[in-house]
Amino acid sequence: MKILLAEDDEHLGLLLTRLLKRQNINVKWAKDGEEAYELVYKDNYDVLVFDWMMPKLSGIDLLKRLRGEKHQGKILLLTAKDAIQDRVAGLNSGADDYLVKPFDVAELVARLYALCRRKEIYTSNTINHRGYVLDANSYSLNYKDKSVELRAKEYKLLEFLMINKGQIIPRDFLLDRIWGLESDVTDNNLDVHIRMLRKKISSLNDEDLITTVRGVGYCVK
Amino acid sequence: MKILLAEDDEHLGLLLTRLLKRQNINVKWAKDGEEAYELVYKDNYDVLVFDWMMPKLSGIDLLKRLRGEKHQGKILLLTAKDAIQDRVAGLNSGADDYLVKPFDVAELVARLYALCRRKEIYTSNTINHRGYVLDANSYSLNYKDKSVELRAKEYKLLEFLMINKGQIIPRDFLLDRIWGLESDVTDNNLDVHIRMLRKKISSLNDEDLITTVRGVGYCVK
DNA sequence: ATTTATCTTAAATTAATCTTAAATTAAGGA
DNA sequence: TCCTTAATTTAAGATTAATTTAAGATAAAT
Repeated sequence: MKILLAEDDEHLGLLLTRLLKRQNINVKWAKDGEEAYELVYKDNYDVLVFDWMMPKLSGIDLLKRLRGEKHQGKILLLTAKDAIQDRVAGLNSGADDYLVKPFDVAELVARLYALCRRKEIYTSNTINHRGYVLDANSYSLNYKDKSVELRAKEYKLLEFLMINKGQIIPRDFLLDRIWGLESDVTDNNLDVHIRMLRKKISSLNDEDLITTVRGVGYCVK
Repeated sequence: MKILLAEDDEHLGLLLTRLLKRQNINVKWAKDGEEAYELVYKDNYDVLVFDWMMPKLSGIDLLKRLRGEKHQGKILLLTAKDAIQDRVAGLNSGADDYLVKPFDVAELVARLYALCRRKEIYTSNTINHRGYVLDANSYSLNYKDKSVELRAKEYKLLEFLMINKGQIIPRDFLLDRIWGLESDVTDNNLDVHIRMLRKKISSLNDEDLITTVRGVGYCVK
């Protein structure tokens, strides 16, 4: 296991680094919030451990910044504060766990392992094209700060077109692919779904991502 | 160390507050059971010390009420009663220790430290999301001061969704995960459990934490 | 063994999505 | 240009999926 520890207290930082190493936990130690922020994106950590009170950038502010940037990492807050409203503030800001100082190293280890165990099954799976991000996990199409949800058929259709971006896909090919070979739906169905997609796409960027090639099919340009 | 002392005897209360403060123990003194109950959730105490006999709400009833609410704090009962059945009753109701009046302050201090040091049987194992706290130890979902108990299947289901928060988990994936691959339960079973979860969640906060993505699955937003 | 709690199933209701048809618009060829 | 064909658009109807309720089955606890 590899963790990033943001802790300004020299003594505690050194001690934790040593004790955790003995438990086979690899610790990268940042001495303040700014340094921790630099390191977060440089490597992949199983858990991020932030002290609440730190110079430059406090643990809670670092937490908020990372969550604002959609960082999904597991974050554990260390705090001397014991007041329940602080705990709630931390958890509401997106912390996954917290530990009140002084704490037992064994407990910290237990919590680190507990956080690690929560493995997510889905790694983010997206198709990116000209600023559009088609997200397979949320069935949504995103552009800058806007987002639209797609329905099952719409998603399948757009996904297929985006995977084969630049290529003209014949209408009957799309019908086979999305509705199945032996399906006997009217081909007008395709038109209707293309229409819905265009409507949603233009709500993001006011442009037409899908080009129609008359007599042949459609294409994502 | 910070403790909450529930003691109706003015003289004893004042005395203990003073003597313990000298030992560096911070004492919050409640003059009856009702007052103590109000204070328990307002702050975090290392140990709760309750006198058995108190007006309004006795120490033993307060103890039972807190344990009924799944409160995990360390509780020490003070009593003039020496009868063995009272002692058993106290411990059976979930008290962690017991001290018979009159007692030596030094002994109280020793027991307080002992309770503090005592390792938690359960390391807190929770998933936190948007103010909700899913507790693996008590199979409960908590929000602010409210709490609901979840049944085994409900818990497994919500835990899986919360671990993968923000991601849409397909129905068949959930069925495999919660009921097992070779299980042949009706998939309507999933609907029923989702329904129960939603009912319980909305009793906490009147909102729907679980989003359905038609034709695909469910997602904790 | 009996009670209690939990899980599962079935059936009815509700809601979302898909499909169709028909009217409209645009493109290409005689 | 006009006619033919293909594509777009709209809205209503059909279909499928999800929700809800309640009752029956199973498992757990006393």
